Amino acid sequence: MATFTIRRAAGEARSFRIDYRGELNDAQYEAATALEGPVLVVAGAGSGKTRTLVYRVARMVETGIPARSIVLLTFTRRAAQEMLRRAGALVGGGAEEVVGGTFHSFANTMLRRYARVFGWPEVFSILDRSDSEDAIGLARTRLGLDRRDRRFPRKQTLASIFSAAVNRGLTVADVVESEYPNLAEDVPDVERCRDAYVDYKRQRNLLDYDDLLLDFRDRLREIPEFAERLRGVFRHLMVDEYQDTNHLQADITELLAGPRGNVMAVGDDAQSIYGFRGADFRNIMSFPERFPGTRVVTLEENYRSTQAILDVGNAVIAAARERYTKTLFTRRVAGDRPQLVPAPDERLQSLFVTQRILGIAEEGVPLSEIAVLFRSSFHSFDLELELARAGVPFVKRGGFRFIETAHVKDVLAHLRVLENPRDAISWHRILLLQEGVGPRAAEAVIDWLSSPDGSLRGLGTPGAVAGLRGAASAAVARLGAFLSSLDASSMRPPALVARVVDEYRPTLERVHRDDAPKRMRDLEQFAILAERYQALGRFLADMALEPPVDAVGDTMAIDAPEGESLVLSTIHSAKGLEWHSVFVIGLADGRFPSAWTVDEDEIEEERRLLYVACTRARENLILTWPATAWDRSLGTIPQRPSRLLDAVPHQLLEPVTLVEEEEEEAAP
DNA sequence: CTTCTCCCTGTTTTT
DNA sequence: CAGGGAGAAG
Repeated sequence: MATFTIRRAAGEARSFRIDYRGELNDAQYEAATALEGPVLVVAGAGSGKTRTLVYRVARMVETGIPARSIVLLTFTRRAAQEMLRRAGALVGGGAEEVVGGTFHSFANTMLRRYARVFGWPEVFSILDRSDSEDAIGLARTRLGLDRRDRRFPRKQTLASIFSAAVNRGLTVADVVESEYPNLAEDVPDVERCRDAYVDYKRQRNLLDYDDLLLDFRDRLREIPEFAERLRGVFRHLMVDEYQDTNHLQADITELLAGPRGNVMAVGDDAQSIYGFRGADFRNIMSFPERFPGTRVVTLEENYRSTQAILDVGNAVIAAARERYTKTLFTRRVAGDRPQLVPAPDERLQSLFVTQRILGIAEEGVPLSEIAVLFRSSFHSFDLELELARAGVPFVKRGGFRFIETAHVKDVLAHLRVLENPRDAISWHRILLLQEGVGPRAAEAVIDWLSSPDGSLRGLGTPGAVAGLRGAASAAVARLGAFLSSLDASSMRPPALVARVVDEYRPTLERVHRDDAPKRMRDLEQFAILAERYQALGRFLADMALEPPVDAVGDTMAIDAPEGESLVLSTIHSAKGLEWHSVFVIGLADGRFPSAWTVDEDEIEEERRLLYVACTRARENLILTWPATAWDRSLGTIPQRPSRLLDAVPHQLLEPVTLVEEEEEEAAP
């Protein structure tokens, strides 16, 4: 069908359904309506950053820009989905086709989508951190670097070194020199190990998290047709949380934007908290240099917090070594001063927090509007016990996730070999689960599988793999027969999970004798997750890249109506969120900042982290610290309040002293 | 070779 | 607090 485009008469005001001028402040309006060219939005905490992005997407859709030509890169898929939902609601639909997700998931999708066109591997598995550590461990063994007479870094350390090198654009030698000076003389071996790891992944079609970004960046850079093609499809790019991007992500942004430069970066240098992952908040400062002609918009009016809370946040960040570009203000009420509560010990901290939460809830604040934030996941262990005792329902975000537990990973490994039979890491994992099979036998089977006569189906024939002993041979044949009976292309993920769990149950009961029932419940959860998926590949990629956010341990949580649970979260996982009342616990030196924090850059990051925590609160902010801590070798040791609080003038905080109730006389 | 047991480590934060 | 590593036994 031919189309004929009627031009608007000159000077005719375009009519939009949405009153952008009326619903946004001046700075937000400018950001939401500048649709061409590079734009940098420096958005303070609570300044309506998400709102601005939502209205910008709506504006684009209303302007007639096809939604599928827009990419919105955010820190989590949930964030992207939420924004697109809101934008869609504003314009009455049409935003669903915006491509949204993380850099990793976008890279994953593009590498797969264009694999056939450019001759890249069409099937690959994604290694999570522990998978990649396992692969590195195998490489280390193979190189004979694990002999006892010689100390050599453990696989976790090696993984950290390799990852830091990739994410910061350094050589292995650079990283060792700056962070592991004690390993200086091992550099050549560490490099050999890295090379072996890289080869191994290549041969087996395996990509770790870093490879997703690295390969995507390199291909965009080295294959001009690829970059051209993507720029033709995706004409408008938005990147949220730009302060937490690393150099690879900045490169990708630049390559996707191309000379046209229709790119908006949104972020806040004061909230950069992923330096440990290679993020460099200076990215945001150098954005205008990378994109000449950048229009810079600063959002400084805070709509979230009371002035009293903001004062504390501003005081925390004012002490930062580097100058920041803005100071937040609000027109909201002054509000009560945030409280600073020293507790004699952790137990009393937990009691105080629990009782105070119940008090706030009694005033009519829903539990889901209250959050407890902490530096490290384990800081909430004691509180979790107390909450359970008091019958307060909660969900926990951050920390060890159930997708990372041994039993869930075991089931995943079965699914992964179905998808990618060359995934030796997963083979290794499931083979070791078989009775009678150790590292040696597993190796033999994997070698056989990758040899000319090896095949999944052949594995089901007893004796196919030479050199296995009776028990091992039978177990391997059984495994082969089982896996051959599954057809990943015709069966849907929930059915596959169900079959694998059935097969795996006896193993689970053997290996985890004491807590098998609890682990089985996790697997039932896992089966439910699979129901949303049609294809195995997509399911596996999502489990690696965007796993469910809830941490393990909520089996302890009391069942609560949807949305009626208190939130416990690491500060990292609280990014971008807000609550009516926020508790920050464990504000003692050694916990927050953590004891590992030594150099100044790290202290600065801890400072930004506390800033993020404080600015999550709308009405109430309560800071607590335990005056003593229990150490199993040292016993009770005194704690000092966090040095990060030194920067906060005393008059900004209301000190609270905890007094224990007198024990009541026994009734006669 | 595999399995079992015991001990030790070491426990940020996440894609 | 558990997961990994080392050492001994089957």
